[in-house]
Amino acid sequence: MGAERAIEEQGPKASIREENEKAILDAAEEVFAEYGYSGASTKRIADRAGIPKANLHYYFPTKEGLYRKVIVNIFNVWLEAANALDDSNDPREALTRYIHTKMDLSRSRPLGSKVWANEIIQRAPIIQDYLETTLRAWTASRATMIQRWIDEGRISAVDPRALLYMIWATTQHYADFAHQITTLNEGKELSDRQWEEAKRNVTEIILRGIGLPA
Amino acid sequence: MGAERAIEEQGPKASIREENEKAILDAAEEVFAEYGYSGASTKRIADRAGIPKANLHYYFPTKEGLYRKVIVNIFNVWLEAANALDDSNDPREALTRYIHTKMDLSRSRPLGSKVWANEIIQRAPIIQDYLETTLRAWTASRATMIQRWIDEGRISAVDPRALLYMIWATTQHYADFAHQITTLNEGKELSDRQWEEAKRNVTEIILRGIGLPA
DNA sequence: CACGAAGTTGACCAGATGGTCAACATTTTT
DNA sequence: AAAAATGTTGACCATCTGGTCAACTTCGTG
Repeated sequence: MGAERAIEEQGPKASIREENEKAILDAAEEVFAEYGYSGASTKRIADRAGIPKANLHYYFPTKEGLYRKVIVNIFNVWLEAANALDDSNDPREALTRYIHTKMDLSRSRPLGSKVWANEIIQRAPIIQDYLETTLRAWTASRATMIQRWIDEGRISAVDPRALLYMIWATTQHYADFAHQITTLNEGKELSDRQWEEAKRNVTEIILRGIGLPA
Repeated sequence: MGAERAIEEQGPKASIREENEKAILDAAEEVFAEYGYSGASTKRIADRAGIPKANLHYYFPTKEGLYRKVIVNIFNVWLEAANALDDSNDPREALTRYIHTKMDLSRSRPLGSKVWANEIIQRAPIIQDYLETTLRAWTASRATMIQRWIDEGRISAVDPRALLYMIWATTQHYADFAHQITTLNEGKELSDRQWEEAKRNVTEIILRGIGLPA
C-alpha cells in the first residue's frame, strides 16, 4: 500500500508545505532557545515565522510536537558531527577533529545547543527515549574505543566517560553560556580570532590533559 | 532613623517570617530548576512550600522578586566557594581546591546550578547587573592571578579565561546535565565512589592539561 | 487582657495561553 | 473548467497565570 511515493524532494520552488515548515522550525528553535519551553508561546513563534498562529497549528497541531521536532533535528546534527570521532584511529587526530567540530557547531548553531541544554536540565521530559536508546548506544561504543586507546597505552588512563563529558561540557559551554562569555568580554561577542584562540586552548588543554602534549 | 535594629538573627525558634521565607525560597529553587522561570507557577511553588498561593505573595509580592532572590543566593554561594582559589599561592593546590569545591557544590546544590544555567541561557534578563559588576570584577582579578602563574612559568601558557570557562563548564555539567549522566549510567545516579572518581578525573585532566602532571 | 501588628486565606480579576473551527482562498488534478 | 485537495485565517473557548483584596486569625507586648 502506498508504495508509489514520488520524488518530490527539494526543487527550485519547494512545496508550500516544506517552505512553511522550515520557516516555523527555524522560528521555533529561536524562540525555544530564548524563552525555554514554557516561556515560548505559539503566538510568538508564529509571529517570528511571519504567519498567523492558526496557520502554525495547521502544520504542527501541538506545541509539544513542534518542540520535539526541533530537538530531534539538533540531536541529528550532533550525531552526524560525532562521526568526526570515527574518521581516524589516531587519538590525537580523532579527538582534535571532534573537539573542533563541536566548537564550530557551538558557534554556528548555538540555539540548538541551548534548546538541548534546557531539555536536559528539565530532566528530558520529551526526548528521554532518545537518551536511552541512541545516545546510550553511541556513548557506549565511543567509550569502548577510548578505552582501547588507553589499553594500548596511547593516552593516559582516564575514565572515557569523564573525558567525553568534559568535551561536551566545554564545547557546549561556548554556546549555552555565550551570553556570560560575551559579558566577560567587555560586552562584545568573541571575534573570529578569539574564537580560534578558544578552540586552540580547549583542544590543547584536553589533549595534554590525557597525555598528548602538543 | 531606624538605627536600632535588634539582633533577631536565628534562635531555637526562628521567627515566623524567617521560617516561611526559607520554606518558600527552598521550594522556589526546586521549582525554578525543574520548570524554568516561565514554567514555574507561583501556585506550584506555594504548594511545594505547603502554603496557599496568597500567602506566598504576602512574603514575596512578585514572582520576579522571588526568582531574583533565589539567583542571588546561588551566586553568593558560588562567590564564597570561589575563595578556594585564593587560599594558596601554589597553582596546583589552589586549582585543585577550587575544582573540588565546585564539584562538591554541583553535587550538594545542583538545583542552584540549574537555575543559574537557565538564567544565563536566556541571556540573564534578571541578573545582568551582577554579571557586569561582581562577576566581571572577580573574573578579571583571577585571570590576572592565573596570568602571573604563566608569567612565572609555573603553568603552561593558556588563556586564563579559557581555563576558567573549562572549569566552570565541566564542574557545572555534573549538576546541570546530571539527568543525562544518570541516564548514561544505566539510569542510576552516580554513587559516592563514582563521584569521587569523577572529581579525580576532572582535576587530573585539567591540571595535566595546563602542565601540572600528577 | 487588651490592642495593634503580623500573618493567613478563599474568592476574585484581567490578561495570556494552547488549541479549535468554520468560512474562505489558492493550488493541483482530472 | 470543474472538482478535490491543500492552505489560510479571524473569531472563539476553556484553562491557567500572576497578582489583589478584604475578612479573618494569631502573635507580641504594655
